[in-house]
Amino acid sequence: MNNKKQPSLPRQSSFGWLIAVLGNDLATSLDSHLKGIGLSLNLWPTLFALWEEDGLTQSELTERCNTAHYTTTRLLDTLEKMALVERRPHPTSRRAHLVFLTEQGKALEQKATQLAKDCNAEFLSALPASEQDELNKLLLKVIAGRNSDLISK
Amino acid sequence: MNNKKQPSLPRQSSFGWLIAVLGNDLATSLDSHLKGIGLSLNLWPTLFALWEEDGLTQSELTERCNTAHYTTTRLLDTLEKMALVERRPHPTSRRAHLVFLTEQGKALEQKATQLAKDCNAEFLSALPASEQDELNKLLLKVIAGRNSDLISK
DNA sequence: TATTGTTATACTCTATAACTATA
DNA sequence: TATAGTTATAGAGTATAACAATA
Repeated sequence: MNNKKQPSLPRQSSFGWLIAVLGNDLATSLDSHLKGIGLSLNLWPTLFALWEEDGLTQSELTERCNTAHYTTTRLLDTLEKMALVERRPHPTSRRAHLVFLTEQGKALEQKATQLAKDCNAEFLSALPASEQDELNKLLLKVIAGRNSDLISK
Repeated sequence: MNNKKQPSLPRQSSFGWLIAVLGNDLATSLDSHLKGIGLSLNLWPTLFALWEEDGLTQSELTERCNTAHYTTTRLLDTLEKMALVERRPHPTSRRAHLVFLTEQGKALEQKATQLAKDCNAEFLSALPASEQDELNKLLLKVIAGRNSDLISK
């Protein structure tokens, strides 16, 4: 009665499908790990970017996190309430702020990134070290190629 | 004034970060391609599964698509309104339905999967064919390892 | 007139749980 | 009592656009 056939594009051989399944699985996993230290996945990109460099304006942060400007506003409100971040006046512009991590926000980096590393390691554990490196390298190459595409347009 | 430093986990070397960036980018791209044929990304997993095999119950479909049962109900309502899918009575159970593609739904497969293939190819174009294969193989291995992890727990 | 950031509002998505009808 | 499926409803997340302050 039902119709099982050779599909013209099997899901398991579709790059996009594999990335989507994996991304979803990784996000769920990291989110539940982050709950353990009072964080959640939606705060993650912002914190991650600030651990790399703080003292940014909201616009710079928005760009690095690939979020919308109004999202950044609200994420920072949340992070300020949690005392992980503070907005300080911009030295030369009175309409811009600079966003800094508080001591508490800085102190969280070790614990939080360790969670992310564990999470990554867990997912990659099916691969030997050499293949893990290879996979990261290939992914970076795809992303880099994608960005240069955008520039050339 | 601002603080740029060596982070304990640079984003570009984090597997999860790479997958998330790529997944987001792929999803946006495929979604905009799908709009061109009247579809959208949220309908995609269901259709994709049905092109592989139709005549499934909603429960089976829910499982294969990794969605919630109430989501499946509404997606199928939408797909029925679009005349791509139909619910037929189950031969032995009066509470279950079997979900079938209509002729129109079947006819869409070629065009739709071609879009997905193009989209995948565009993203993978930075890699030579041998590396594309390698990448798919590694991703499959990670996903397979992940699933066997779940089983062993 | 453009930019930085905030807010109001509407819309979509998702989650919880109650419900019907079966089995 | 459990299962298949639907629906109501609440909450979160996202998008549009209007707004104030500043450049």
